Amino acid sequence: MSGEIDQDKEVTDRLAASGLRFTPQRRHIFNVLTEIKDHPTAEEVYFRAKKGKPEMSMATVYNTLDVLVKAGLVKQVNHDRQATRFCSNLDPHCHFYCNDCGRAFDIDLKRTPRVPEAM
Amino acid sequence: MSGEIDQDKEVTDRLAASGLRFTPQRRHIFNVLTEIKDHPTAEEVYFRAKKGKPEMSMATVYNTLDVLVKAGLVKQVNHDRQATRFCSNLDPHCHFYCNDCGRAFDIDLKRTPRVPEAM
DNA sequence: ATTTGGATTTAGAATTATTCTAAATCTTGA
DNA sequence: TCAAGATTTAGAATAATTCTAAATCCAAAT
Repeated sequence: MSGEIDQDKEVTDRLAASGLRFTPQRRHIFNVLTEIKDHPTAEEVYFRAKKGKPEMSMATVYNTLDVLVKAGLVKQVNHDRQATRFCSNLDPHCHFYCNDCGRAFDIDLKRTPRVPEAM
Repeated sequence: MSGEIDQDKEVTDRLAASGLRFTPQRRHIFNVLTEIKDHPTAEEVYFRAKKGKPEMSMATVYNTLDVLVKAGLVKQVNHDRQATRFCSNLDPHCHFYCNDCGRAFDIDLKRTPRVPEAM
């Protein structure tokens, strides 16, 4: 819908401002990122991106993530030493890291219940 | 001074609670950590610790840092993907990362001037 | 004091995430 | 259509960290 087209143009312009192109690979990776709910690692992005574009290489994923982060279109989170995680939600928010499953999620501050006095 | 002896005993007890010993190597690494003003990487700790104890190995540094972090005696900071940094200042504080020199410093909130309106 | 089992230390190998490299390919403007 | 520069790719290289196995240390029980 028009919302998506607008965003696409915005990203294109944002990259063009730095002399960078919004290539099919970059577009694909950006789409993958905005579709994933939690914060994927570069490797997770790679596997997902490969489904749509089997020729996709790891180097392109790293390169693209770097480009998107530098353009301010994606945020990068370093929680532990395991692997850097990426996030396309640019609104201010907190992160929740699950020590069991290892994944990271956003916490919507508007919907987060207060910690009870007792704690 | 007695303050140091007390702290030493406290650390010893804290580790003992998990069946861990406050060995000479661990004591040495802990001292190195509390002496460094900024937040050192494991490698920086290693080089400093080697001065006092030349037989010190990297594995012992990593092991000890892990032990101290798990015991809550040291904090671990993951700012970028470069290298994890460690911090013996357990008071709540902010971090300042210098993109030029690559080092990380604490910011004392009580002494931090407000950013001027103009910014 | 001696023994003993577990904790610790060590050097070096292995692993993992990431970056680098160089060649091939694509795009865009002249 | 061409040239120049940007991009993509596979794989090599690097850097931080973890693992491994053998040697050593230590505290508690004998």
